[in-house]
Amino acid sequence: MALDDRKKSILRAIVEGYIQNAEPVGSRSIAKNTDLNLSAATIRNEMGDLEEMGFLVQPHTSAGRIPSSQGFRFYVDSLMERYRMTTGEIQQMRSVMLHKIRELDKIVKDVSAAFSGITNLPTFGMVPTIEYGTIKGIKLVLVDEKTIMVIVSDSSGLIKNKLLRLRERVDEEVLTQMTEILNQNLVGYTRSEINLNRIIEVVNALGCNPEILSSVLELVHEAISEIDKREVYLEGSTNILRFPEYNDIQKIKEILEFFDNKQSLGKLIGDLPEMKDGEVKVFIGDENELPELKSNSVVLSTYKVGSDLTGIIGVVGPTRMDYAKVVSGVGFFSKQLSKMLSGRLEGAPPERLNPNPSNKGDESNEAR
Amino acid sequence: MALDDRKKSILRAIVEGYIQNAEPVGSRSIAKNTDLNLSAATIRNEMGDLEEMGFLVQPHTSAGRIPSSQGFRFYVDSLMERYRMTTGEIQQMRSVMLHKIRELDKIVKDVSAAFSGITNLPTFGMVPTIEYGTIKGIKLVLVDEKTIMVIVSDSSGLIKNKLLRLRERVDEEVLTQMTEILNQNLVGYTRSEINLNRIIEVVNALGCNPEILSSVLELVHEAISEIDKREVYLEGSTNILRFPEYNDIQKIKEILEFFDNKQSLGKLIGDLPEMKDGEVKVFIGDENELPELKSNSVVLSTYKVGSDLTGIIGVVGPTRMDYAKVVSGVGFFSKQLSKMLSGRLEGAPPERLNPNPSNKGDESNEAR
DNA sequence: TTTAGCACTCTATAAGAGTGAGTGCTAACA
DNA sequence: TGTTAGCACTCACTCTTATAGAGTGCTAAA
Repeated sequence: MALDDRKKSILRAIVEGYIQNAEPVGSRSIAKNTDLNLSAATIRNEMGDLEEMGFLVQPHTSAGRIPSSQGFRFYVDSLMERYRMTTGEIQQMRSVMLHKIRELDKIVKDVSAAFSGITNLPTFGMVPTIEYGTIKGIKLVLVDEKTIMVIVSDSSGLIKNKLLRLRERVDEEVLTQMTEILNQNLVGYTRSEINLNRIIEVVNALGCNPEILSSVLELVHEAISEIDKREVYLEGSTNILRFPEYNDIQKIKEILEFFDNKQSLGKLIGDLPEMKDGEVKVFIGDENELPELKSNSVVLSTYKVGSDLTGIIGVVGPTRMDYAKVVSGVGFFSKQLSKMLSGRLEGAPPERLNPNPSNKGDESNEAR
Repeated sequence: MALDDRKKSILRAIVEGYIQNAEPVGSRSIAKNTDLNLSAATIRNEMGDLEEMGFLVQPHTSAGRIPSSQGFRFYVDSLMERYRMTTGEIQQMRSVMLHKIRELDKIVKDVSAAFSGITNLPTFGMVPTIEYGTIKGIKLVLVDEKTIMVIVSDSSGLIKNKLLRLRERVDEEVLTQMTEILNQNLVGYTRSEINLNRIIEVVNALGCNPEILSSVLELVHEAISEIDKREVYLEGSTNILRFPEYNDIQKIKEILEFFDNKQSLGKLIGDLPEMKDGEVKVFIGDENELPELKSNSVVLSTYKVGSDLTGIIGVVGPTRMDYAKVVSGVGFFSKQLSKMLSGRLEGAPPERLNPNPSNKGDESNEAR
């Protein structure tokens, strides 16, 4: 039995009704609130069919129906109308991103937070990593008489820095020398090639000031490993409490503890299949691998940094979420992020560098 | 009527019983579980007295007693035995701090997280600030062809850095020149003296490459303001869910939203009275100014960075918390932090710089 | 001053009755 | 053949009532 138009309309009505009220939808309310001009009895018959086909489930005999995962899936794939964001909403989202043209991880974190504020859903973001990026440069800067900053940049454009406080003063010359040594020995290697052993080798090979050098090398190693770490940000996790489906303390505990443990989110992201550019993926209820998410849905998309790297941004919410709106939102944000970040790293000018250009940019006589 | 020894013993028994079980304590259980050798009736009489004196309250006529804020206060001030941490616990806390000898804010954040893991309580930490620190130095580093890092250090030893990605390549010479200008114009001033106006002045005074310069100056300003911001970290907030007093969704929402909004925590900290070195302060229930904390307790202490700066670390929990243990823990951690951080900034050697010295330190022929 | 005894209070839990939303089925209708 | 009206039935939810149990306060005796 295929889904005829009437069944589709009824299914859509049920899904949307359930999304709105978080309560099982009965035949009568559909008869009333749609323009199908059918009696409740007819709709009941259709609902019976839809349930048999697996699109609906009934919590108990005398309740209305709620969509199954399959029902939501069909809705998302075939019934949902593309939500067109209002200019107001677009404005709001844009304004969030304008000021954030700094370190990559901060951007992702801030954008996640902002997005969470807009959708009222917990939002996660992940900074991209590549397996085989190579070290591009290492700088040692004397910040203070006894403080060194180690800055490592890699071929993908990511930059990490670490502070090192020493017991004794360091000579600027020693630093320059050390910088040279480091660059000679480490630049061009992939990050995975630079493990502690390799670094110890470098120490051994050179007799010079081993105390400082070994500390520095340790930091360099730390910075390199941090580039590799797939840092995951989760913002607005308490938003989940707004939903009536989380009216049970046990459930709240479970999901918040799940959120607290960011490794698990990393796992979610790690298992992701390939995605096309700009694609928005939806995982509904038990489609999720992780048991903690079986009664939630995840909507996510990727964004590009430069031409190779892909990061991820997405939201987690109850299966009953406003997919149309959320999918548009996630799509919009990932596209904006791509634009913002790829533009930057490839050299195209970001949309606006100064938050307040009329104050300063105008006075410049050289800037284009 | 003063508190005689017997009343004290009974009060202590009630407080400790309530701390353990989160349930009103009845006369019978005290008669049984203490070695007072008194009948329940006698204890009932005493409890009546204690209630009259304001140390106990009764949720309803046929329930046991629970300590009032005043009761807890008396317990904390006079009855509580100093908890001596086991060597195991000390080990555990120490080990947490060993690896963390990096940027100040990271240290505080990580230590808070670790402490929260140990106490199972939400833990907050605040990095110190001083009003009148002056700018000590500004460095501009060319990290990448088009990426500049701005590093600002201030007289208190705090360091902030920012990344700036440009559209065009920058010359190393230009940077050097710019660094000079910046240092000439900004070093020695207090942070509050350096507002955007002053910075714009600098731009105007110098014609050179205003686009980059203005971006850089903006970042410098941002970094300076960030030093000023009293950054508050809160870790392990979901620990609060472990307590049976949070068995009400409304309460959970309230406290988690309170935690989410870090400004409010900042307020808590801002209103703090002067504290002696190493002192641990306890705010019980309605002793707290903030309405959201009226049914919670806060235990906090200060730590020193260098000789002037004081930061704060503490925990939030239900009034019924194990004060003895928590007070020791907070005291221990704040002392350790002081040792670690003041040692560092004053030049005394940190306890251990390399996590694994046997591997490298031993091979050095110069290090002491 | 302490204790045993007892009536009393109040919560928490369970059981029972009533209500209402919603269904499934049947039979009549277009 | 598809649609609709009608009706009995189911089940969650709410409200009420009964019961058990923990703990108290008071009184009178030791």
